[in-house]
Amino acid sequence: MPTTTSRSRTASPRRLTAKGEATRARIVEAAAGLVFAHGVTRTGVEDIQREARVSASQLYHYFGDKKALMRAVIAFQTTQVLAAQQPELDALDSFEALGRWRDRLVTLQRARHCVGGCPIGSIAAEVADDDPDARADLVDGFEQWEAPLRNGLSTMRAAGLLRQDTDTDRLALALLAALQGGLLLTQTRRTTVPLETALDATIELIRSYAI
Amino acid sequence: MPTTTSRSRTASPRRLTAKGEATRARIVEAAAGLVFAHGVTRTGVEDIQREARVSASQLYHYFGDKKALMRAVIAFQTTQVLAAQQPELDALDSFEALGRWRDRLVTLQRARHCVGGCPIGSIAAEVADDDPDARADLVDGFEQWEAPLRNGLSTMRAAGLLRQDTDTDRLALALLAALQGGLLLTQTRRTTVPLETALDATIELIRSYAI
DNA sequence: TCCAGAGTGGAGTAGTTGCTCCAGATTGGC
DNA sequence: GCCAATCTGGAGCAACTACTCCACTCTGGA
Repeated sequence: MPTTTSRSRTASPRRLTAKGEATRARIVEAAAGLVFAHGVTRTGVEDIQREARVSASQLYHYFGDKKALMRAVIAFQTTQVLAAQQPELDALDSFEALGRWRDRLVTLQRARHCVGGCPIGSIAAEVADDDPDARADLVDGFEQWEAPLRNGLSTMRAAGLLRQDTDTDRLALALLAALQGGLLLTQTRRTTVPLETALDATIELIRSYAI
Repeated sequence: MPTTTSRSRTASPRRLTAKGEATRARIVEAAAGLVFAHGVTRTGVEDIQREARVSASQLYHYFGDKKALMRAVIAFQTTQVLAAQQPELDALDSFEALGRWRDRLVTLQRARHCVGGCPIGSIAAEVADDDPDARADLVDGFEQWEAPLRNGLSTMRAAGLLRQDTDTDRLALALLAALQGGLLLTQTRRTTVPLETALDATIELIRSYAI
C-alpha cells in the first residue's frame, strides 16, 4: 500500500520464507492490537515482543525500526477495516444497503462498548504531524476507504436513485468525515449516539437528493 | 470544569499567591502548546519545564502528576477553543452567522497549514480510553462546545428560520461530529477540503429545514 | 549433502521517562 | 518585623525506552 518507500533505517529482508512470513504477520497483528488499545507511543516494542512471542532481534530482523513497524500496522488495519465492511461496502447500491452499512458500524462499536475509536483514525491523530511517511500511508488508507463509498453513491446515481446533478464524491467525503467525528465522540462519551446521529444526518442529506 | 475531583496523587495546593498563579498558568500554557504540537505522550515533563522556564519541583508543586497537568491542559484548551469562536458562537442566530462560523474555522485551519487537528479532539483520541478522569473532562469540554451550537440552532427555530419540528439538538451534535471528522481528515490530507465539505454538508442539511 | 542465507535467542546499552527529596529564597497575614 | 506557608532550584533515581550485537540454529535450493 505505501506510496513512498523511503525507509528510515535498514530495509527489511526482501525474500521471506513461509516461516518468516508467518512470524512477520504475527508481529504486525500483535502490534496492531496493542496500538488499537493503547495508541502508538504507549505501545512499547517490548510489549509487542511479548504479545507476538518473539525476541527483539526477530522484530528488528523484519522491521528497520518502530516507525517502519507502525507503517505496516497502518497497512494491516486498512485491509482489516475494509474486510470488516466488505459485504456492505462492495454492494452499496441502494438506500437499504447504505442503512445496513450504517447498522454494521454502530453494532460493531456497541459490541466494543465504545472503547477504541477508528483503527486508522486514532493512529492518524497521533502520528500525522510526526511521521511524513506514515501520514502518506494514512492518506492512502482513507482513500481506499472513501473509494467504495464514492463508487456506491455514483452507482446509485447511475441507477436513477439519485438526481443526475448530485455531487456524489462530495457526499462520500462528508460520510467519511461524519464517521470519523462520530467515532471520536462515541469513544469519548461512551455512547453510540454521536456515531448514529452523525451517520444518520449525512444519510438524510443524501436522501434529499433522491428522486 | 472537572466534574469529578478524584486526584491521582497529592492534591495541588489550595491557596495560591499571585506569583504562584502566574507560574501555574505559565506551566499549563506551555504544556498546552507542546501537547497540541506533539501529543500527550510525546510531550515530556522535561520539555514542559524548559518551555515554561520552571524546575521539576515547581511543576510538581502545582500538579500532582503528569495526568493532573494534562487535565488542566484539557480545561485550558476548552476555554481557548471557545474563546477563539466566541463572537460567532455567541450569536449563532442566522444562516449568515452559521456561515461566518464555518469560515472562521476553515480560515484558522488554513492559517495553520492544516497542521494539528482539534486541540480537544486530538487529546481525546489519545487518552479517552486510558484516563477515566481525563475522559470525563473531555466529555465536559465537548459539551461546552456543543451547547452554544444547540442554543444557536434552537434560537433560529424560535425566530422562525427553521421549521418548528426541527430536532436542533440532533443537528448540533451532527455539526460537532462533522467538525471533528473534518479536522482529522484535513490534518491527515493537509487540505481544508475535508473540513469544508463536512461542515458544508451538515449546514446544507440544516438549510433543508429552513422555512 | 552441503552451505549461504534466513531465522532465532537473549544479554546488554545508552538515552529518556516521570518523579522525589531537601535545602533555601520569597511572600503575605498577623 | 515575625513566622508559617508558599515558592523555587537542582541534584538524583529507578524504571523504562528503542535498539544493538553476536552467537547460534534452521531451511531450502543446487
